[in-house]
Amino acid sequence: MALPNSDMSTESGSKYTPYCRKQKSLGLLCSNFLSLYNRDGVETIGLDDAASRLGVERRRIYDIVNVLESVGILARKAKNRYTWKGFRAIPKALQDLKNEGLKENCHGADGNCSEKVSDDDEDETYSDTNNLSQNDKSNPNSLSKLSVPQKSGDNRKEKSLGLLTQNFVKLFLCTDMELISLDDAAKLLLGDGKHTSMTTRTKVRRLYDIANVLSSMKFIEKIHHPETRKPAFRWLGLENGPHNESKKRVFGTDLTNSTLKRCKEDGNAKLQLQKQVRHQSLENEVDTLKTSAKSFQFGPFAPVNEPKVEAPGNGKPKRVIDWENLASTYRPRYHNQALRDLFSHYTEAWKSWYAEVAGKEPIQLMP
DNA sequence: CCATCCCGCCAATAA
DNA sequence: TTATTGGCGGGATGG
Repeated sequence: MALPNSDMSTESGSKYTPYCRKQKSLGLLCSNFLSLYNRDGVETIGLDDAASRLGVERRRIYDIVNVLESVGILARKAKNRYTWKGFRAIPKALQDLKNEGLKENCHGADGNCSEKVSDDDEDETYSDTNNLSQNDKSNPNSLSKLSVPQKSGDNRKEKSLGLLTQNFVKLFLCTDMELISLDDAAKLLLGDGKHTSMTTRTKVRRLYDIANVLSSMKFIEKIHHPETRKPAFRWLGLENGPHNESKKRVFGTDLTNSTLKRCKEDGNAKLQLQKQVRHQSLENEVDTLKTSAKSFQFGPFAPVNEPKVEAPGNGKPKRVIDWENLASTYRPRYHNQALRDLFSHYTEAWKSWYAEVAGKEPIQLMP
């Protein structure tokens, strides 16, 4: 069980990096993980193999795998083994999460929600924290709170990274909050327990982990609030990224699409939850991507850096990264030889990936 | 300073 | 029991 451990073998001295925390980030690890397994032929993934090939301890693999599974990319198959579902599984997974989230928080008031969700739903009966920090410039009076699936019983599972990830994603999919800070997310996703500063701290730590991997896949993006200096995350969804590959539209008839802005400003509308859900259906996102594939940007290979483009005037910052250049410049810095060898395949994978998504022929890179 | 978040101890769970 | 999983939070890092 002797873990590979960091090899500080001096090799041929050429900048033996003292340490550098960034090269050890979950985000980078996630990128490498995806690069490693998103190749055809990959059907199943062994955790030991992954840990070994990526040069990290087993523990880290669990983190990655749990959040990837939450988004449908992977599925647990057996002990030590996961099934690779691929990006094509994402749209449906997100749809499901969205539906689930919307259903969960309609407790209700009049009539019936005669529907008892498959297995989880809750009774959040607390008028808890409503002092969220300022979120985006939109109407401040339409704050929404997503119910926390939390259900009595299982205490361990409820705190799992996987569930947290799903709930975090639901916040974006089922809420009108456009910008969400991890602090807010933590408050909203707190379970039943009492809100201690420590419990929140811990929650936030997890959210940082999750945010990192979701960011590496370009599901979300970290930005600084326009006015406030507060960092927050914005949902990117399927706008960019390798997601979609062979649009399968398994959800032909969207049920949760528009015409859902019911619960209006009613004098006694107690459920001020989810005022206006985001209508942009996933299908639209996919379509958008499909038609603007030429400007496609990929995530997994993205180094943690960010062009840092300030929004000039209005509208989305739409940053563009010079992938060609990056591809020939960027190299992972893990102190692990195996990984280094492996990286030579990355550009290859990226090439085919790009070709697949863009539907064009692979572009030139690395002369 | 303080926002991030890596590391790995060690407790639940599964085999 | 041993082997897997994976909460959890101390405290290092980087801005």
